[in-house]
Amino acid sequence: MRPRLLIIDGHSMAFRAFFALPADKFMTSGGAYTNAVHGFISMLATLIKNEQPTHVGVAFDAGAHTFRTEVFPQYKGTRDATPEPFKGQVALIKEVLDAMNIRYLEKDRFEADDILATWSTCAAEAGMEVLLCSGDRDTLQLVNDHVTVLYPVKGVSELKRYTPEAVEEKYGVRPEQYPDLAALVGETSDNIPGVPGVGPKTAAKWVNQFGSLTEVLNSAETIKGKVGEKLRDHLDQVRQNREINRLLTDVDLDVMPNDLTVQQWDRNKLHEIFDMLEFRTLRERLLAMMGAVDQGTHDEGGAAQGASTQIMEVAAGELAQWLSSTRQPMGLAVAGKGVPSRGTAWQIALSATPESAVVVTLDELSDADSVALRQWLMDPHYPKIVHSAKEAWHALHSFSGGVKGVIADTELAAYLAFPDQRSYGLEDLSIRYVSRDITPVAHQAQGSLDLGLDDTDDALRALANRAAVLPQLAQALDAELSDRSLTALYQEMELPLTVVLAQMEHVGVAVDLEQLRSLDAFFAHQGSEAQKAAFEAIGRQVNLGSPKQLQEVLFDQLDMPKTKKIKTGYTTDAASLADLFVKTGHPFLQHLLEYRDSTKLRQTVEGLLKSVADDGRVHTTFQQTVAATGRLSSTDPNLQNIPIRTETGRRIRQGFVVGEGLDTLLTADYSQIEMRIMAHLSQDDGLISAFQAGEDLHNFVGARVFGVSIDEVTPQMRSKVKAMSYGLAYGLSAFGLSKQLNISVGEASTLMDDYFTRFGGVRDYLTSVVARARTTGYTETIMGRRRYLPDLTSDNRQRRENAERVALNAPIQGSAADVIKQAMLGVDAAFRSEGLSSRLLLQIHDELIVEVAPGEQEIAERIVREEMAGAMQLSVPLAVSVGTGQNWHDAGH
DNA sequence: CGTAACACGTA
DNA sequence: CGTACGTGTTACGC
Repeated sequence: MRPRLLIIDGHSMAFRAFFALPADKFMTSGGAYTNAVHGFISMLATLIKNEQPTHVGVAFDAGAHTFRTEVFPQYKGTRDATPEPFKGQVALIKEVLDAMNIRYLEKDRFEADDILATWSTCAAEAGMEVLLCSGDRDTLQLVNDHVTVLYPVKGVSELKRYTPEAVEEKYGVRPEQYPDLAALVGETSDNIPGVPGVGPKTAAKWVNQFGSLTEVLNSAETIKGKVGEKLRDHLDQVRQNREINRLLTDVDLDVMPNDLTVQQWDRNKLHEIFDMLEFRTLRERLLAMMGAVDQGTHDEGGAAQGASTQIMEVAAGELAQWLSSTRQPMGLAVAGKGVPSRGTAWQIALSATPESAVVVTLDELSDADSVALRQWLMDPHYPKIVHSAKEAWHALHSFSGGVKGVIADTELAAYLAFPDQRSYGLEDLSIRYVSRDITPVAHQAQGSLDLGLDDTDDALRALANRAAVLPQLAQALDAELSDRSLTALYQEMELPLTVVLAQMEHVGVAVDLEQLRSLDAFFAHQGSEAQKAAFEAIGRQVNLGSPKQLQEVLFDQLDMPKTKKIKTGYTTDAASLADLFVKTGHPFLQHLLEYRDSTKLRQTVEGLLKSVADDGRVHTTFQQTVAATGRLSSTDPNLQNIPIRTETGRRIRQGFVVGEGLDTLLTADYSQIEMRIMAHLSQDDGLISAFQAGEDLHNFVGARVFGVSIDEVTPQMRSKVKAMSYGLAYGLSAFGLSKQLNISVGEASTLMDDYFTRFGGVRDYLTSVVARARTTGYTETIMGRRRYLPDLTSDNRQRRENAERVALNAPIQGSAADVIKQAMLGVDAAFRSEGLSSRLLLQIHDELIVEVAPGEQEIAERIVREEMAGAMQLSVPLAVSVGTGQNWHDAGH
C-alpha cells in the first residue's frame, strides 16, 4: 500500500473548532474551556478513521513573529487579540497528541503553512500520498496529483477535498496559480489588501488570459476601465502580496515525513488527559477505534486484546470437587440484582485464570452442587475477587447469605487509587489496567436464525469475561495501591467495612407508615393552602415550581429589585426571596417560601414512602466509592439528608422508629469532629487546650479572639467565631465570611486576622497543607487516604483557587470519614464478639444510628461510646454524645 | 427520552 | 468569592 501522510494545520483547525463549538457547552467542572480541544480531536479521529493514514503530523505556528512580519509589519495586523477561552487549549491539544503519539512541530519565525508546504513537497517527492488539512486557503497552491487539501466548510466536521480539479472548478485557476489570484484579490483576515473592485472572478479571468501574475502586471496598461486603473494603482501591493503568500517548501526541519509514522496510542496517558478534560463520548470513540485498529495488528505493546474466555462445564455433582480443587484467588462475577434486601442472583461465573471460567446457573444446580456452592461462597478461607463486593453480597444473600473471603474488590481499589473519578466500570478498568476488552464481540446480528439464543450467549460470555479478568486486574490495582501506600487503608478499613455496610443496608431502618402518610397529607395540605394564597397575592396562577415563571412574576410583573445573577437570569433561592421580602414586604414571597418548604418536605416523605420495602423498612444504599474525600454517601433513598433544622422538618424523623422486637433507637454523634481533627492536624496549642479544657469550643475561641473572659463572650461573638471556625475547613475567604455574617469585608478580614493571631498553628497548618499538596500532588488524611489535585499548579486562577480550597477541606473531611469508619468497624465487631443482637443501621457522616435489642441498652451504649471515642488516638479527646428513644427524633439530642 | 439547570435537604 | 453529597422539578434538545 502506498504510504499516506495526513498533515494538519494545528492553529488554523483549532481555531475553526473553537468557533464551531459553543465555548460554554464545553467546560470542565473546574471551569476550563475545552471546545477547541474537543472539536480538534474529534476531527482528527474522524480523519484517521476515514483516511487510514500511515503517517500523521501536526504543524503549529510558533509565535506572532515570522519572517513575513519582519518584512511586512502589517501582515495579519488586524487580527483581534486571541480570545481568552481559546488560550491554553492549544497546549491541551498538544497533550492529547502526545498521548496519541502523534508528532507535532513548530518552528521559530515560520508559520505552520511553511511546515505544511515543506512536508507535503518532500512527501510527495518520496512517493507518498498527502492529505493537507488546513483552514488557510494559501495551502491550495500545494495541491497536485499527490497532494489533496481538506478545507473546512462548516465548522470542522465537514471538509471539502481540493484536488487539482476541485480547485480549478471553484476558482477557475490551476492550484499553482492560486496565489496569483489571491495576490490580486487580497485577504482581509490577514490584513492583505487586494485590488479594490477585483474579486476572484476578475482575478481568475486575468490570470487565465495572460497566463500568470507577472504577465498580468506587465500588461496592466492594456486593461481597460475602472478596474484597470485600480490595478495600475496597486501594482506594488499586488507584488508584495505575492511575496507574502508564497509558501516555503524548503524549511530546515528537525522532523520530516518519514518520522511521522502512526504509532500505538498511550492508553494510560489518553485516559489521564480525558479524565482531566472530562470527555466521555470522545474517549469511548477513541477507545473503540483503538480496539478496531488493534485487532488488525499482532502487536502486544499496550493493545487491548479481545477477551475470549472459554466457558467451562462442570458436570453435575462435581461442583464441590471443582471448588475445593484450588485455593487460588478466584474471580467471582454475579449476574443478578445487587440491591439491598431485594437482591437476586441468576448466574455466577468463577475463574482463576484469564483463559477460562466456569459459569453456573443457580436454579439449574443439583441439591448437592447448590450446597457445595453455598459453602464455598461463605467460607472465608477460599479467597475471592469481586468487582463491587457489596452488590455481590446483596445479589447472593438469598442464595447463600452473602459472600465471605473477599480479598479484593476491584471497584473499591480503583476508587481508593483514583478517588476523583466518576465511575469505576469493570470494562474501563480492564482495558486500562490489563489491556483486555471484556465486552463480548456481538454475535452476527443479521442472517442469524436464533437471535434469542445469541443474546443469552452474549450475556454468558460477558459474565465469564468479567470473572476471568478479575485476578489480573486485582493484581494490577493492588500494585497501584501499594505504590500509593494505600494498602492498609484498603485491606484493614475499606474492605472490611464493605461487609458492615452490606449488613446495615440489608437490615434497613423501620418506619411508621401511618405517621409518614399523615405527614404527607399534612404537608400536601399546607402546600396547596400556600399555593392558593400565593396565587391570590399576584392575581394569577403560575407554576410555583418553575424558577423561570417565578422570575417573570417577581421581576417583570411585580418589578422587584434584581437578585443575584445566575445563568438563566436572576436567582429565586430562599435567601434571596427572604431578602426581597424585607425590601418589599410583598405577601407573595411569604406564601412562595411556605409553598417551597412544604413541597420539599412532602417530596422527602413521598420519596421515603416509595422506598419502604415489604418488611416495613427502608433499605438505603451506602455508596462507598463516590465521595472523593472518603465519605460515604446514601442513595435510593438518601437517608443522610433527612431534615433536622426546622421543627416541621424534624417531624419526619419521628417516622423512623425502632423495629418490632427491638427496644430503642440509639443515636451517637461526634461533637465538633472536624475542629478536633483540625486541632490534631495543626497541633495548635490554643485549639488543643480548648478541647482538653472541655469548655464550649466557640466560647473558648471567642474569648481568645476577642480578648475577654469566657463568660463575657456574647452570643454575637460566639456565632462569629463559630462561622469562622467552620469556614476555615472549607477555605473560607474574608469575602465569604462577610457575606455569611452580614458584616463588611474589612470587619471579616479583621476577625480572620485576630483569629489567626491567637491560633497561629491553624494558619501555619492551612498554609502548609496547600504547599505540600502542590509539591506532592495530593493531600492525605490520617489514614493516608489521598486526593490528587493537579489543578493546584494550574495557570487558570479559578481552577487553582478551587483546588486550594479542596486541599484545605479534603484532609479534614476525609480524616473525619476515616475516624467514623474505624468506629463502625469497632462497633460492629464488638456487637458480634459480645453476641449482641443490637445492630448498626445508619451512618450520617459524624453520627451512627443503632437499633438496640431488649436488655442490651447499657452494653450497647457503652460499646458505641467506647468504640467511637477510641476509634483513633488524637491529640484531643473525641467527644461523643448519645441519645435514645423510640424514634429517630426522640433519640436525637 | 435523556440531560442541564435550579433549588434545597444533610454533614 | 467555603467543602462534600443526592433528589425532584422544569425546561429543552434529540
